[in-house]
Amino acid sequence: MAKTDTKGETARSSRASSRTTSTAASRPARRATSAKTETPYHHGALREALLQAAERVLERDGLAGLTLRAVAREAGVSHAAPTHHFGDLTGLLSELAAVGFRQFNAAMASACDTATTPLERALARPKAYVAYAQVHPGMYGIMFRTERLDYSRPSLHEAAEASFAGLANAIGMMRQEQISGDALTLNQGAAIARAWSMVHGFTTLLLDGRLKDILERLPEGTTAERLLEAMLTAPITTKLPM
Amino acid sequence: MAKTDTKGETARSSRASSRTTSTAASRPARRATSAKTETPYHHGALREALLQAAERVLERDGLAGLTLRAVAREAGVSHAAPTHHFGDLTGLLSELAAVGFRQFNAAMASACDTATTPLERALARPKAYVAYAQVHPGMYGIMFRTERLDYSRPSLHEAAEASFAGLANAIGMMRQEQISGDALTLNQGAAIARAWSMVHGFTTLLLDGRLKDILERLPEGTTAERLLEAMLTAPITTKLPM
DNA sequence: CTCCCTATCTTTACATCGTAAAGATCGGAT
DNA sequence: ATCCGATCTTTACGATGTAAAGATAGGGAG
Repeated sequence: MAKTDTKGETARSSRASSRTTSTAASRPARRATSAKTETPYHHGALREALLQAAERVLERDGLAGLTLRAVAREAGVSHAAPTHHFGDLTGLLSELAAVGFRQFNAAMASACDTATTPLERALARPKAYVAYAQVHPGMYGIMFRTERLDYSRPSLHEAAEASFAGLANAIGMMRQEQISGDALTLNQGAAIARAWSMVHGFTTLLLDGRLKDILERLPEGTTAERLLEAMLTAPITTKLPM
Repeated sequence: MAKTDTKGETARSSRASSRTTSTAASRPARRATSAKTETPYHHGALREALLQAAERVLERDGLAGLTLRAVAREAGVSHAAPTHHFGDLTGLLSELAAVGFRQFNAAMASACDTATTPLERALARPKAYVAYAQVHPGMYGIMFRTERLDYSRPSLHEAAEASFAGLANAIGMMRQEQISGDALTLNQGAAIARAWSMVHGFTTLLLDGRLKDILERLPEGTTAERLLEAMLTAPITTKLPM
């Protein structure tokens, strides 16, 4: 009776107890979270270790492979260990998305630094946006897969908010107006929504393979980045963007 | 010893066999798929019944509740019945997405008919696009949740392709060029990508609640539709859309 | 030093899900 | 009438999320 859950899920020793101090060693070699191996043995940095394991699993097996148990397996702990740190699958995904938003913000910021001409400055952010999504498709997928996230978590809320604020600021700067904290005119809101919708929509469609049809019909060897550039700079001939 | 799957999953009689013709009756009242109760008893139109059940489950319980077993339950059949018609969860989702694309195409087509002025004609499609997503958020979610779909299925491929062709045609018509079947200039591709990205991105952000921050800061009572309109018609002051 | 308390991790258990395989049922062709 | 193939049901199994109880430290209070 009850034959479930009885195949060596963790494959760890879990013996050799009986009090011997057992500070280091006897552990299957942690993966050197940072330099110098702070917290070398098991206790201490499980939370971060799990997040890094989750990122690894996500990039290796995609969204479908990103399960609580797979992450625990990757980190070398029991399948219920993540519960104590994240409470929930939603909790883990939310914290991982927060990590993604912080990576994303850093990438956007550094992209703006290297730009020189006004045109380059204007194109740097959109390009960095798409580039991040192409390099980290799994992360981008999580960050905008809202139904599995909990935005009441402060870390996620703050990181995502910073992302939005950076975008709004960039738009405002380009229009040579400062965006006052609270209110927006309709035209300001429209400019922000247009820019964000365009870049986010392009990225989503690109990652979903929806732009393949278009790219194939363009002149030989046109890259997605080139199409993005044209999309942002080409003259608008119809008075309406659509 | 194997105590799984033994709680009345279907709750159907499944007795009373022994040959009595048993054409109609003895069934828990089907939900009247169309008028006059065609195929009143069990056999016959299970495939369509399952698709309708799936749509119902999706609108009631959201994407998370849309499982093979839930659909079977909703349709009043055993949990393995869908397998024979769709093979797979991916199969069911793909066929359901195809239904969605057909609904979507119909909505877009009928929206263009009722427009009179040129401006109305230009705004009809985007508005219908967003409106469909707002009325059928679950369907829209499935249609663009690529990782769970199989585009090699003809029904899905055709319906989605028709959707794209309609969009490309509308853009071409607006630019007063006909889009030749094969090739596209960079500017043509850019125009299509811009329009699609803008509307799709706006829709996605809106459904994910990402535009709430913007909408709240706009003049009192500005709706999403009004923001969309402004986004599509407001003057572009920076020479770059972003 | 000993004892106990709390945070952390492991075990065990269970409901649910997707899917495969074998059994039942029914309509229609031979 | 009988057999066959399509359709549906049963049964079974591995995997997952989650809850609950047991184990294992590390760190104070006495």
